[in-house]
Amino acid sequence: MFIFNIGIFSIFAILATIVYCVQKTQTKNIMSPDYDLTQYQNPLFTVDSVLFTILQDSLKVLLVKRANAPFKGRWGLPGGFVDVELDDNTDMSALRKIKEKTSVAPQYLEQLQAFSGINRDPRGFSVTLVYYALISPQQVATQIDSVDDVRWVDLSEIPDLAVAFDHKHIIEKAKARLQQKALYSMIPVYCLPDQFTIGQLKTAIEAIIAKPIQRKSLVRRIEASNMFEALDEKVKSGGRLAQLYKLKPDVDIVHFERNLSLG
Amino acid sequence: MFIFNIGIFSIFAILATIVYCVQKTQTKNIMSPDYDLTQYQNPLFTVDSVLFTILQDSLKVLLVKRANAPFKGRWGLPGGFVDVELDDNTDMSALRKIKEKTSVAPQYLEQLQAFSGINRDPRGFSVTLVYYALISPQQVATQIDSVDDVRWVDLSEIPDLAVAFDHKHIIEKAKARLQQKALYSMIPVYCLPDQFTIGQLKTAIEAIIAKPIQRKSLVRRIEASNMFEALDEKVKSGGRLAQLYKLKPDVDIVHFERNLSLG
DNA sequence: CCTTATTTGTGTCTTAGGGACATTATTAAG
DNA sequence: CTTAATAATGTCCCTAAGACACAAATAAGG
Repeated sequence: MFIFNIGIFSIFAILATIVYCVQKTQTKNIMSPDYDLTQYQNPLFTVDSVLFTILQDSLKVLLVKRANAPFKGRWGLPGGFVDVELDDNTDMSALRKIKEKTSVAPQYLEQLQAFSGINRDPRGFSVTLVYYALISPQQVATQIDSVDDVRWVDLSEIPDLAVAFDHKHIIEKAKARLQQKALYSMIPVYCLPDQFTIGQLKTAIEAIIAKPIQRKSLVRRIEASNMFEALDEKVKSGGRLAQLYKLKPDVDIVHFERNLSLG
Repeated sequence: MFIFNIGIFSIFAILATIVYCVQKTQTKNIMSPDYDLTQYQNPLFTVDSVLFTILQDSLKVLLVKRANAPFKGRWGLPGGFVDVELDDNTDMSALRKIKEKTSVAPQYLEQLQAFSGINRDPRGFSVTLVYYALISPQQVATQIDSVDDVRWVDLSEIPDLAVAFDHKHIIEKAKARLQQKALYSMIPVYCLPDQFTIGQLKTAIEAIIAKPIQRKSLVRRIEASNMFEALDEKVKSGGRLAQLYKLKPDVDIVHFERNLSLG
């Protein structure tokens, strides 16, 4: 009876102890095959995106009303944590978050840069890897209009808006990169529907770089880049009918050797 | 006796169980002030750097022999985990790691991009934020020569070398970015000592972009950029004495509107 | 001291491609 | 048929890089 008691309870006790110890060492083993990773406090890591479009001839950015702390209720960039189950890499994390908010994939997606620091998140050292993306407004129109926690915000409104984290700064950086890139590439087409006129492209570029450009220069680049093909279709424009163009399938984005001038 | 037995062992058992449970819930509480962060497995996050220099008129990259698994013994980029105690942000992590290997700070440091994926590290989903940096070989010469786990590797050797992780791919990306930037800026000066000749700069640029350039074009850019000042000192060069230049203090790096041609 | 090889520094013409702007072509409205 | 509006194109200008010749300065060798 005594033996039995020792047996039954000690087994229980030992089992519990074993579970605890296994749990501990497992954690240690997973985290430290050779290093002791536990000494490093892995930073908070998120992926955010600055999604741009052209609406009413001006540049807009997609903001989302935050549902959770920190900065609950404020506007911020769409993004969040990586889901290791769903995302093969951070590109897919960015894409997944954008799809959650717009229900479609953007035509253009590129890494901007990481922003990090000890103070940018109240929870501690954090890193956010930021992407910027371009999409045509038509693709998302219905989706956006039906919800009130997602909004296209004009870039001129940003300075006066209360924005979560350092997202205001991030948006400025993304805008600067987009502006620079608009000077030597055709990426602004990704803000347009897949059939577009030269006039629309000119307007989009001017909205992005906030300077007028020469239509002739644009035409020359369309020729030289060989990225586009003219459709046998024209469209009304308030004057002479405008030629429709579209991107050739599977073209690479050409980088011109000269920038458009910033006057 | 029976009671006693129940008492002593069950207390033991219950204690162990309590310890285990407290451990579990504590972990949960720390991680979830508002979200449930535990549902997200935070990815492994590291910071690595591609440090370039010009040595024997050709472009070299600094590699470090890995002291730990994974890829123990292989050459890899200098880098590692963020130390939240020491680093205010990831720039400082990169700088700290470079200093550990070279004992000096590079003249130029810039974020390249993040590389991520489920397969790039055997330990699981990982993200590495990569910086690239330029330094003059004189600054590090003595330090490097005295150790055998740090080495300047010529870029032509990289394809045939066994390199840890996806670092080979990362080096190629960094090289491409450096080449691109050499076409429209003067960053190659950061591979030179702070006093240098036009001939040295020409050689450095040609080593980076792997194409000859026109000396005259370089002279024009030196004039136009207004970044440099001529010292009242000349130096031997195998022919006519060469004018020494240095960067003016606190200048911004000028971005030219046109690229040098790639022939 | 003179010649030659070598590298630096400069002058100048060519070339590529964007800027400016005039002119023509189309379309809708009145 | 006229007018306003936009599209499309032609032409000249301007800037900065490419190409290349040539002069200047230095070291080595005779």
